[in-house]
Amino acid sequence: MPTYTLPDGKKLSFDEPKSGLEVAAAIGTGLAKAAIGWKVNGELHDLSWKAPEDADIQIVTFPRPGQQASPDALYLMRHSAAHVMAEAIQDVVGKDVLLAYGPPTETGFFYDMYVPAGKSISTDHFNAISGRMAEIIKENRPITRYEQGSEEGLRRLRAEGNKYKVDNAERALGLPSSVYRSSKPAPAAERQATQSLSFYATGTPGKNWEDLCRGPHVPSTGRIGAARVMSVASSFWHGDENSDRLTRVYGTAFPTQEELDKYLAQLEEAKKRDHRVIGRALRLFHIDEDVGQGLILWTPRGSIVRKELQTFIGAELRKQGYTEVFTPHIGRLELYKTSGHFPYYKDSQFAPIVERDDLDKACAEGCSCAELMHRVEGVSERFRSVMNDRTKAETITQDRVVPDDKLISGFLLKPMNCPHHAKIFASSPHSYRDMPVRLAEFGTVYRWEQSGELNGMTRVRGFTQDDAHLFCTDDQLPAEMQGCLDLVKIIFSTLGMKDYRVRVGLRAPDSSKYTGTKESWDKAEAACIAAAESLGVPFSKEPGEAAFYGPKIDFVVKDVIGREWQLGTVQVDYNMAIRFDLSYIGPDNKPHRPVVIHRAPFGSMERFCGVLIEHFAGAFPTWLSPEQVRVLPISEKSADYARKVERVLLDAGVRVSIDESPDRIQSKVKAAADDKVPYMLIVGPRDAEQNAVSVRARGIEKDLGAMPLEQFVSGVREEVSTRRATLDVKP
RNA sequence: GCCACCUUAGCUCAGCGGUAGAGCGAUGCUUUCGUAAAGCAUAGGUCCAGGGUUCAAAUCCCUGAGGUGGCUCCA
Repeated sequence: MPTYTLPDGKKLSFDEPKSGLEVAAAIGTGLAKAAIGWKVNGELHDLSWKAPEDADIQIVTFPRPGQQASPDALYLMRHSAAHVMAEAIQDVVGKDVLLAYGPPTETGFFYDMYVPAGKSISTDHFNAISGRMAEIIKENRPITRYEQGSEEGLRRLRAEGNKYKVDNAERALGLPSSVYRSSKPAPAAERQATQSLSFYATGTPGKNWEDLCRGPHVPSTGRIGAARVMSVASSFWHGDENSDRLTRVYGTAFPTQEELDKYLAQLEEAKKRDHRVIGRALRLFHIDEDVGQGLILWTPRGSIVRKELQTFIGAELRKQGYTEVFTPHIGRLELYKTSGHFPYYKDSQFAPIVERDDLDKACAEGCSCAELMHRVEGVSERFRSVMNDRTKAETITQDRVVPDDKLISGFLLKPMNCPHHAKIFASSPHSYRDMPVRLAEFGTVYRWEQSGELNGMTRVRGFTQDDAHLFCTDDQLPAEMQGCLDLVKIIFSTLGMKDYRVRVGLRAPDSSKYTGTKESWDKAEAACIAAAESLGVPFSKEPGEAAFYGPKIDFVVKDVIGREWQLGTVQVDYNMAIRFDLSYIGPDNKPHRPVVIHRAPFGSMERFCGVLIEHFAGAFPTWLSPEQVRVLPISEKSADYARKVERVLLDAGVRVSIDESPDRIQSKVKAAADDKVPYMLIVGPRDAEQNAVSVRARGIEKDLGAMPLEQFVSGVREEVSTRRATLDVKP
């Protein structure tokens, strides 16, 4: 005799387990009509599923016109839309397309499928697929669930010859995969093992299209609303690059065509905010294929934005007791063998710059490519024993040892600044009295990112970190972490960035890949969590996301099309001090290992500016604007006064320009508005007479009226010096 | 790197086998004007590069480069 509790606390009792539809009908016919699924104890189920026991329930409904669809309703619709799309693709492209995995996502859904050699799914198919989907939706076929015993079901799937579905079934049943072979272990099933397999027919089982699926789904295809194929991409089975390559087709669905159209229009709008579009329009940066992929050329206007940010953070660093250093863009290979970066991360580094004489000598010996690499990546016996002694482990294996006269030496374009900073720390003795040592540098690093991964300013091959390394004692760690987070907080609040999430990367529970002792890790993780808590914003603890050398705190923001980018980061490192044999003298007059914090509150200047351009849609606050004020003379007759106004502003340290084109004032206003200049000063004979300026802020607000020039100058200076995020100078 | 798509004037794009087009921008002239585009004129192209098919290629095919969206990766 189950009792179901509704969200408002009302209780409904029945003689026997009831389905969602029956419960909805008991509440009201309107609700039963609108119902597309139900939530039982927080878990989403088919409407036809009967809840066996007492439970908290909630009916999920198709939204009424004008009503916002709930996330649960969208989830159900989109999950079902994925099935409909898969059926449509098999109709349009061929039945030999093998389905693998098709879940809903935040903005829609996708289906991963194996497309046989010789065939492909391209954008040319999209209209046909979307059209077929519309037909299936219009047919309003019931979506029917049925179960088969595990053996029977598996037999059936094997007979169908789709190893991906066999693999899904085996994972659902908690069996080891008989088909998935890879270097990586298959990810564990997200849910508990089931006893039988569930299938969903889009229509009548045995007659219509069917798919192995755990559900849940909407009761019929007519409940999907409007759906559309969005894009096609390649993916890997189980996300494993050594595994099969699959084709991933993305789609999205909404309750109505209007909402779908609105979503598509939003995407178009978002594209206009894209930092690559604005960056070109406002001449902020340039990427030139002759210079190289992923290498940013900062143009004069963009350089101003970056310089202002650097000046801003520089002032904060001085307040916090940092000292600034400069280090070169390259370092000896041996330096990076010491830090462990080379050759461990060689796949994401630019190839080393090797000594010509060593290379010539090896070539003269007729050295093979493999041997050449071995000699570049190898170390001397002495190096090996020193390193292994420091790390107290077989960090460097015997097979990497190369005789001294065969070693090829060279340099590496630096992928990290830390080895250089470690060497600065090591260059003089340190007492516990002068700890912590905080070395800061806008250090430019180079990493070889895969070409498909490059993206405007947000993913590049050369970038400048607002880097610093804090060498501190164990006891100082919590306070230093706190200081690092304060910096990030100051940056985000000054720039009015509120939409970010904080990720605390911790150890995986069962892993031996980490360096450092358990005690020091516990302490560092506690410090990270305490520091994150002090931020006053929600954060997620993510086990397994720590670096191998220590836990970390990352700040992640979304770009205009919803992609996440990591900006600021604070990382604890127990490894570096050991590898570089760093020490300070403690009160006991004995050497101690410092802890190192790597931190970059902006992350990289490139990525941060890219995100910032989108954040402001190019309309920077005055202090960051490349051009802060533009003087617009009404006509040439007012040019002399305009130049006088410009002179006064220039002398006040304001970035000002003057528009002396023969255009009409309307045209000049539009040009300045398009360039997102914070303040326009319209000056004509009237203003000249009174030594005044007529102010207009960024074209957003209309004519603000006239004010004395001196008053405007002091207003702008005040706004800039306090780094105000809004335009506040008004008559 | 993988899959799909894209690459035509400075920018945004049309043309898709038969001699290269538009809007904006630029330049010049006229206008001297009070708050989101004055008028007229002119210049501007190896149609991403290389190869092939064809009487004929921006257009069709192949290879390469660069870009976009995903996948994978991110010390």
